[in-house]
Amino acid sequence: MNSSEYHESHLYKVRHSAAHIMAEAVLEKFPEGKVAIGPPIENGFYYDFELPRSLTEDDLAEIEGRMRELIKEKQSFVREELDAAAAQELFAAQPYKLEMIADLLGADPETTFSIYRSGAFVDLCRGPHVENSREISPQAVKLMSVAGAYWRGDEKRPMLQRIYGTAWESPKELRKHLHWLEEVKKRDHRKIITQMDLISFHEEAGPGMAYWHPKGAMMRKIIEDFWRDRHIEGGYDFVHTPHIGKAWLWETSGHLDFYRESMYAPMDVDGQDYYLKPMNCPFHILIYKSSLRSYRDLPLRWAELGTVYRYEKSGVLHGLLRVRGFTQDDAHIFCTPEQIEGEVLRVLKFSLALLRAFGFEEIQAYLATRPEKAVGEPARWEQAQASLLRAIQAEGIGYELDEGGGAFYGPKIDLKVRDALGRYWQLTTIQFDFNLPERFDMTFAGEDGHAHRPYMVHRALLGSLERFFGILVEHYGGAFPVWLAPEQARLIPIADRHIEYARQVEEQLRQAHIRAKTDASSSRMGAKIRQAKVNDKIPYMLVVGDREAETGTVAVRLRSGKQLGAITVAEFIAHATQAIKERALE
RNA sequence: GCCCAUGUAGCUCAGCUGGUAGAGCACAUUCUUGGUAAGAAUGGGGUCCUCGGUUCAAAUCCGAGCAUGGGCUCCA
Repeated sequence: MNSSEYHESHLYKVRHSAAHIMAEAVLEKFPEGKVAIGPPIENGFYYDFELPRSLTEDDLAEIEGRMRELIKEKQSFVREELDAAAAQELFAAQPYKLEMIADLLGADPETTFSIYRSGAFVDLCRGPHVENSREISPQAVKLMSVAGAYWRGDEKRPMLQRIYGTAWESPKELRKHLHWLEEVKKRDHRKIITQMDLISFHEEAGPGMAYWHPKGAMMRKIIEDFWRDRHIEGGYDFVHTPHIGKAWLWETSGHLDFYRESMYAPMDVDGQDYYLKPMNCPFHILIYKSSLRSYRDLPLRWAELGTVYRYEKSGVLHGLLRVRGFTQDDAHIFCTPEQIEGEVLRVLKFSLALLRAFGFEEIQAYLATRPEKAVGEPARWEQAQASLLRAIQAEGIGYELDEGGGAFYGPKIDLKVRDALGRYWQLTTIQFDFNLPERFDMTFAGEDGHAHRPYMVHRALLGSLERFFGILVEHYGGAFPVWLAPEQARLIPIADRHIEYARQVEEQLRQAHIRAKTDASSSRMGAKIRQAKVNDKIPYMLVVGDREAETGTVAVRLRSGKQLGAITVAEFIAHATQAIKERALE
């Protein structure tokens, strides 16, 4: 269901009406409470309140119970229309409603206001709603959580209490949703990276900074190697740049004006302010400017796995998905106006291929165009936007247009991928920049011998390695495809006398570039298999006992429980090598 | 940064109204050498997040700080 279908659906009305019923129950409990807004959202609804005290879990349970009773009363939702004066009188005790009325009047002094009555509750509301509350299934509504939320999302305005609820057409659908939430919880990358010994965080050394353990670092190495190989094939060159730069650099780039609050405080080096880099672009530009560039040199495609630091507010850090230090898979493309169309298509194709290689098949594009306040010639914006759109259409991927949603310095395409649980994650961003080439006065010598301004495109395909890794973990639930798995095969000796043979096989596998380890613990075979499968999620379990040692074979078991039977070590190497090459899930 | 909640062993958690700590998993040792999802016994391991306060006595109550979580906000 897309967004406009959702807005017209019965479920949308059910959720919207459930929000009203909830407000009714809350006001019954707190008659002096003020109501703000309460819309349907993805999977449910919320309502914001100003209440005399903070709500507790117990309050939620009580409100939820009262909602069920109110629903069963078969309350009718009745729409009425009022003029401004009547509306202001009706909501005289509701300051947030009065503010909304005033705003609506500001937009159109002739506005009439619609209200909905249900039971003892009346709300300023555009609707639509269900006919009566029995259209809401009382057993398909559940209150989920309380959270703080600023009135109108503005941190200078009062903090309200928001109650989130979920509502469905039937109890069965509610159960399905709750089950899905369980699945989301099970795949939480924060849990899995700890359990699988991949990455840790250390509050005593600074929040939002990831520490990659040997197994996590192995995976990162595989991702980086793959990324570099692809970039070589894709016509990129690599650069490496420093982690800090003098204030001059960030003044010139404009970061100190526009981005300062996301930058770490400067450090004093010999009386000069040095800043930790939040972005790589200014450094790449300095390389560009290190010599005169001719149109014959362009396009230049310069890639760097560049580690940047951004000061994220303490409340927004979230596992690997929102950190303060991370490595962008960054690149900048500098080209002539004539080349731009070809370059945009090329980078989009390249990105799609890369994302698909990691197992993301469904990809959505978002094109954001020129906002009100923007730099750069309108003609350049037009050309850039047109080339972005043509590239999307040429690739035949679905897209949405965000008119006026671009950054002030250029239009962009973002790509979102759908994961195994149906969630969309933004990974790739391809952004034009009409600002930095001006600020740094970048030029190239054209055919006419004059200096021209190059086009500049920023692009990060995986986004950041940390965030991408977290998304990969959730997508696969830790059971990575063979090519990514930090340990691809585990040798499981049945008794201690088989350890020596297991180690021999392990060594053969290592020489064949298959990552293998022997479980030489004193556990029984069943426990070793359980460990390898459930905890370590290893693609291949190779059981070796007397029979295998005598015949030079391994008994292969997959994570799925499937048995490949006893095959020779050479046969296994051929099988695994093939699966690695194909990037099979196995 | 803001609101609310949480912070006890490497991990997951218990510890009622204050009387200086427990379980399971993991780890170590020993026994067991087992053919496809947990063999057994014994043992080691804790500044109960930090600082301050109340109290004869604080993991427990209060305050502040830090961190984590659910959100809000921000992401030129």
